[in-house]
Amino acid sequence: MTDFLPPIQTTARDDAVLKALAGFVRQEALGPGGKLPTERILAERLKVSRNTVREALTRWEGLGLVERRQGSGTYLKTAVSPDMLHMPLTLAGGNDFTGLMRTLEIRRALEAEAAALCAIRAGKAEIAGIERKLDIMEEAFRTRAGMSSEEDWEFHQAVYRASGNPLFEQIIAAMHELFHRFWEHPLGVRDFGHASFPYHRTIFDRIAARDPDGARAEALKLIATVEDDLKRGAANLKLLDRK
Amino acid sequence: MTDFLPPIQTTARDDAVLKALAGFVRQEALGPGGKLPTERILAERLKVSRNTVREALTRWEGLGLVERRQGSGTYLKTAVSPDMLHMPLTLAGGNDFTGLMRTLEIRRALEAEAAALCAIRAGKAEIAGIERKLDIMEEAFRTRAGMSSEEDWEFHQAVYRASGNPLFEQIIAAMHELFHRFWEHPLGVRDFGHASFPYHRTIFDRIAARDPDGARAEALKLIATVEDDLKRGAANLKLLDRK
DNA sequence: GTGGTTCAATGGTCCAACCAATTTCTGCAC
DNA sequence: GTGCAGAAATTGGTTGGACCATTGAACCAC
Repeated sequence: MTDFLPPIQTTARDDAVLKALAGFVRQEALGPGGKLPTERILAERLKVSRNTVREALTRWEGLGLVERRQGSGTYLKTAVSPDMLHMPLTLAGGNDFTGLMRTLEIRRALEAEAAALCAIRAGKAEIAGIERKLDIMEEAFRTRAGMSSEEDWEFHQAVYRASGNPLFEQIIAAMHELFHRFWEHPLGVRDFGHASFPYHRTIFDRIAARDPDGARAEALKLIATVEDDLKRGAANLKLLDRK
Repeated sequence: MTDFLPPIQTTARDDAVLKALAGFVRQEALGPGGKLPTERILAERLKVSRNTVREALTRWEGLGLVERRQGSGTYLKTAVSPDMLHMPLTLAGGNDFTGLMRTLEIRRALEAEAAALCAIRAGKAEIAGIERKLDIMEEAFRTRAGMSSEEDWEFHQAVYRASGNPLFEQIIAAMHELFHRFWEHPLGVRDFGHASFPYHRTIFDRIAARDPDGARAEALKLIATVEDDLKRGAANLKLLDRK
């Protein structure tokens, strides 16, 4: 028998402030870029200290929801709603090889699932949109001798979106930021990412053919090539890193 | 050529405090559960206001790195290092049926991958630990007529940990919070979760047998049963929800 | 030992003031 | 009127000090 006794909480000022603020945002239909009331006004209206307001806003700022500009005001960076769910992820030592491999393992899991779902659920228009991104990417790949990371990313995003589940895009987008630093400094591997190129079209083909398992398989192959590149880069690096 | 010119920052008190604190943690070799210096002491030592210290700690608290206990002190919840990378995710609207199904799709992708990796990488001790959790859960299931959500969760956590990639646990733990609300109010489905019960042992068997594909397959079956339960619950709910 | 009581330590909140960056207003030159 | 420099107001950032609420340990009576 689990007589559930949730711990009572006599104090939750910060959360109360944030809840009120989320309500305000919805009430006023504020979107990204919208300006929040001043800290002083919030403090007065909510009958709390300005200090408490600041702690609450610091929370939102840390979550990337708002941006504070001294002398100007506090602005929304994203859409906020009262029923948001936060999952702050912390990657220890995210700069090294191990951290990258770990994010790749997550990406492998999500990418495969997203591709499969996409093959099931994508509408005709979405499939056409994905193919457009693919064409753009292939064109960029040809004309710029392999430098197509931006277009590459847009292709994948289109697939995530067509999966019908926005969580895929959100999670992978967060990790993409981390990865992006490496595309700039490809670890000494000159043709980083080249090997993955052909699989973009094979993934698309399986999606267009409504073949979930095929799409999943091709996605796995793509990630595998990236992992190989990464390992090669790590091997190169190890020759230099003698400290 | 990227001549790197980091923007000068006349004000970055909070970050400076956190950097100093991260250094302190490493210096003192503080692990999870470790106790940080008092806010007053930090303020004095770092020559900043206690308020500034609090804002910095609020950031870490929001990131889930520390826990503040009034009257007691501030404690580390996870390992922190100076080179951590944060990616806070906020998911909009996760409270309804659709949101739950979406988190389940993420969980399906990650659970399968984690089980497979676990079958490859888990050590003997870790496998023994998983089996212990499994035994506890099965015992709880028998004696409490199916109410074993807490033990169930611990089993899965053990699997995630043994996958060798802490990101799995972090991501799914965040989503678990959301799910937890439903275990309390099982949507009118009296035996919510019962169907998934036998698959816990089959997953473990495949892991112990070092069979990644088998483990993945069993994990997928488990998630499928949860999805079915959820759909049944939604169907029940739809009969009532006539507004 | 058990169960209260006291008391110091610690996080939580509040206030009032000032600093620093930004924006807005003002007034002068043209 | 226009344009622009400087003043003034606005706003987030920081400080110091005070007090409240909770915790935990020491202490005491029984």
